[in-house]
Amino acid sequence: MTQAPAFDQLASPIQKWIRAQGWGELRPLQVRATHAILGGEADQIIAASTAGGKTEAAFLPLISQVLTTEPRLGGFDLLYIGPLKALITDQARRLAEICQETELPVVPWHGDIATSTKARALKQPAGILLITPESLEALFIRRGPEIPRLFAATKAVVIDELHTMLESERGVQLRSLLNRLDRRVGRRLRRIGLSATLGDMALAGACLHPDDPAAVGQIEVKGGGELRVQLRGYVSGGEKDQSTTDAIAGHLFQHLRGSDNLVFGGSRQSVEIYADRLRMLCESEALPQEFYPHHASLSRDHRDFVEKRLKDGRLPTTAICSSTLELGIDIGDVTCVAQIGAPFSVASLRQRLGRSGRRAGRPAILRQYAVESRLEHKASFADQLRLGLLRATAMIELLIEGWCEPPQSRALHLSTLVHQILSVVAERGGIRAAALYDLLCRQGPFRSVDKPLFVAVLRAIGHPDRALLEQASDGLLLLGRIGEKLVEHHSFYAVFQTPEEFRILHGSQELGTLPIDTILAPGMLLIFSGRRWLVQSVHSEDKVIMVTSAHAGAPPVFGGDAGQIHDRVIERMFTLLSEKDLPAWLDKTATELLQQARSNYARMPFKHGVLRLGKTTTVIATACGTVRTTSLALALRSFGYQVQQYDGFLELCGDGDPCEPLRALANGSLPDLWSGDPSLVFEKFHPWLTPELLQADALSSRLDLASLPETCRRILAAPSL
DNA sequence: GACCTGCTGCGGTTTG
Repeated sequence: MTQAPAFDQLASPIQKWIRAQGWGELRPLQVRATHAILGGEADQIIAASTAGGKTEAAFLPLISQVLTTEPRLGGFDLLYIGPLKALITDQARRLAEICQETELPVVPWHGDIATSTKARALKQPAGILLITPESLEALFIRRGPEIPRLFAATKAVVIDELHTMLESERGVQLRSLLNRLDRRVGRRLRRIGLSATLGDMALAGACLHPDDPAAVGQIEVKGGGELRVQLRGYVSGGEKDQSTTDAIAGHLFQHLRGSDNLVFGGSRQSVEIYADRLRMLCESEALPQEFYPHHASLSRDHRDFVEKRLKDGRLPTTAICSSTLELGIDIGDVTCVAQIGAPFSVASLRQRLGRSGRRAGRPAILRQYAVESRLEHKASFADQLRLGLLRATAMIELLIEGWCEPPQSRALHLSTLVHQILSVVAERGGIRAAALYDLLCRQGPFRSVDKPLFVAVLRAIGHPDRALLEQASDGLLLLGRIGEKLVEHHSFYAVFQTPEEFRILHGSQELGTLPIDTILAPGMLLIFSGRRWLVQSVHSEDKVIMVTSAHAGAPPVFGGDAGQIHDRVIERMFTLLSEKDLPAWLDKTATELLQQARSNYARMPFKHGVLRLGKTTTVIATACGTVRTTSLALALRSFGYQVQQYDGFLELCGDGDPCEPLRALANGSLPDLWSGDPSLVFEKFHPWLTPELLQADALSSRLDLASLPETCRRILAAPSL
């Protein structure tokens, strides 16, 4: 059977639009997507680099399908889910252009959209609805009875930036909402996922269609372009006048000036420091400004300004940014991506690099900067092993090999489960426990939650002290006193936690916000928005900090949490320590630092994976990632040791031979992980769970008790150095 | 030892 050319399968208004674009032909990705979408009913994953035309690949055939279906029923024809408001606004503009010659309305829907627009869309739902997971959540809670009317005729759900929606809290929430949507309209809505960064297409397919992952079609166009990498090493605390910060800023200034670039600073504080240095370098050379900071504490106005400058491409622009510019609206091609300090995951490094070298014939360029401290006489083992440089090197090697972290699927997500329980009860007004379990755990995303665990969660949040839920005499679950309050407030819709923030005002101008846990007092100095400021007053009630311009500054302190490094990254760091090869992309200093780390490691008298340093101090090479290393750290604490954690290593302080607890654990003895009363409240609804449930949740995601014997056996069997 | 994401409905008043 011969297939009609993709173009001929599209509806005529779409063909007209394509001709008006002056496209000679459809791209291979769009041809394949058109055949797959119009030729069957299967879910699809469309994966290609940022500028690969994924949006058109999905929507040209989907809109064609809508236009050629008769009769058109009421309700939205297509549903698009986007993780960012800015992305929704941007995509709505593009889709409105495509739909210009059709009758299809394009409806962006998020917190910044006027209520009148939403009211109109609810009255006459049609066309393409573009919405955030949170606003969809709000529709369920506020407009529960109308859901079938709104989505009865919807042909497909397009999920943009699918990789951010896999096993994250938001991803589980979205999958739960889509499952609830399917149940309400009485059929399964087809799902189309779009992404630039998917490490494992099969795992992503399992997230999209857990009942039949093999049925998910995969349309992938690999970048395959040239990648140029350099890792530059720097040593801080040296005798030279120039600080490493100045040296890196100078190098960035020299190599990035005159083109568009992204510099990922690692933390907002470091973003501010580098933006400040680069601004001063421009000033001292009497050059126009082209380096701008970009992070979430800066005002939307400032961020829009930087994004627009990058996108329009007329003036050379380098954004010094945090992960704000890792995904989101199309900012055009950048010449190079720089990363200061080791990244936390290969996946995010890959996503960042995807912003460079997207035009044909132009390489993607990654400039990695690693700072290590000068080794003093009694340097710590961690400094001697150059762990930051080692991690950056390991991650770049894995990136080049095409690997990135897979989604973690064993997590219970109990905080998100509580959220969805409250949401379903609010939507329905009341529901029986068995029906709730079916909806969320049997059919929905909480499949690792068994019945006894589910009942324990219901009991916890139904306890009179917590009062999220209560049970009527006929058994129906209803919202409790506190549950009612939580669901009523608009802050309920997001499943993730956010700290409260202070607004920073310079006169009447808002510069941005800082987390409330920052310690700031009048008279203190800070660098913010790339400039220096003096704190004039702090108003706790209005959450406002007034500042004036200053000439000298100390950087503000931002809060934060620890990241999770994957086992595979740490394993590669140990390989790097013991082998002899030197990656060609290390500069002279980085090469010296790596060789130094190797010779220092070889000189450390490790007996198997254990190094005794003095009478009470011991270093253990766990050689595994954050989850397993943290599990061992907690276990050893229960044996009375003080434990400090590093990448792939633990430093123990305490009496006795630590090999004894290691042997006991290797033989399967169960430690009391909770003896030191570790904090287990990380997520939004954790405060309403019991200690037992918090422990179960932690064991499913942040800890791995089952791995302990094997971890300890490997440490005890490691070759001695 | 870090970063990011999101947000409704109602009632009263004013204006064309």
